[in-house]
Amino acid sequence: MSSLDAIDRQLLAILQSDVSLSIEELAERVGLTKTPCWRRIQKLEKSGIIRRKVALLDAEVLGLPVSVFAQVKANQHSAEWADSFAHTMADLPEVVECYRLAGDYDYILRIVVSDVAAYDQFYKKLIAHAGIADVASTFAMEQIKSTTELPIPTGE
Amino acid sequence: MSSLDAIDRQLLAILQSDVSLSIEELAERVGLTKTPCWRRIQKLEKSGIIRRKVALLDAEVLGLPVSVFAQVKANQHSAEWADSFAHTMADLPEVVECYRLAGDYDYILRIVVSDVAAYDQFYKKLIAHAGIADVASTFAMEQIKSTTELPIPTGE
DNA sequence: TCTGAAATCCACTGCAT
DNA sequence: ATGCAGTGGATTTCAGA
Repeated sequence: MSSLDAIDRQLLAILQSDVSLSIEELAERVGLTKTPCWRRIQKLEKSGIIRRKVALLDAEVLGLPVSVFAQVKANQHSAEWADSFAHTMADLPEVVECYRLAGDYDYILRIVVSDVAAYDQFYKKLIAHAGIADVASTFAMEQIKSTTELPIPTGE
Repeated sequence: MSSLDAIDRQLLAILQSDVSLSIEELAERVGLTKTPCWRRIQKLEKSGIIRRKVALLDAEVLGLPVSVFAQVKANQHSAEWADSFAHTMADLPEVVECYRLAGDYDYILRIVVSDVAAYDQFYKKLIAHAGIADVASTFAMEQIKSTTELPIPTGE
């Protein structure tokens, strides 16, 4: 799959900040007419660079103002355990992020909940999973930045 | 602003997973006709529960496979310093998330880069900011989960 | 490849229930 | 409040450069 030119990158930058613009508006911004602009976007979607188009909701308004980072240590490191842990993460809707780490802790999770009590409930669900040796929870006091916009590399 | 009923929550759940569906399709899924469905979505957008509609890009395909968590300690805690740090975070496109913490470290950042060398470059930019006492970097080995879908609370 | 026009589809409005 | 029908504007396709 061929690489991106400057216009593709421009389109991606715009779309990852706002996908509700019309093709016409988009075409204008990148200096194209509607048809080629539309074709490029189709191609970007087919290629998978554009994974999906989603609505971002306001966690505060939804009543979910609390983010907690939980760092997890496993007491075993078999492929089976890792797999079962990954499935557990997928099944817990409060877990919005989970990364396996190279460090002291094995995983870091970000959990989104309504309040401290809800986190405690989540915590109990989490440690119910067999093989978890340690969980260190850190509450976020303030969201300084949170974006889905990736820093698109320039074509050197 | 009045609270959400079951249909609103259903709509939000669908839209935060896919915003490209037609009103007709959406209406069908929640058991409404197009007009009331459209009106509800308008209301959800006006109210701010739907913050924005964006395209999610594939970091791997874009050549950004590396996520790093950086925990930062400040050597001062004035409002001015916090403000200037927040602005720095906003200005660094590699920083996709930044939270102020209640814990040992003052901030946690997730940084998205192409490789280890690129992280080192970022690291130098970061510590150039005055007043940073300590930065602990942890590389993510694997993304287990990363979603923008919030766990929409049920109407009890 | 891009342009421009044609055709089809869908969001949006006004009216009735 | 929901549902239906029509209009305008958008997306998508097609012909030509």
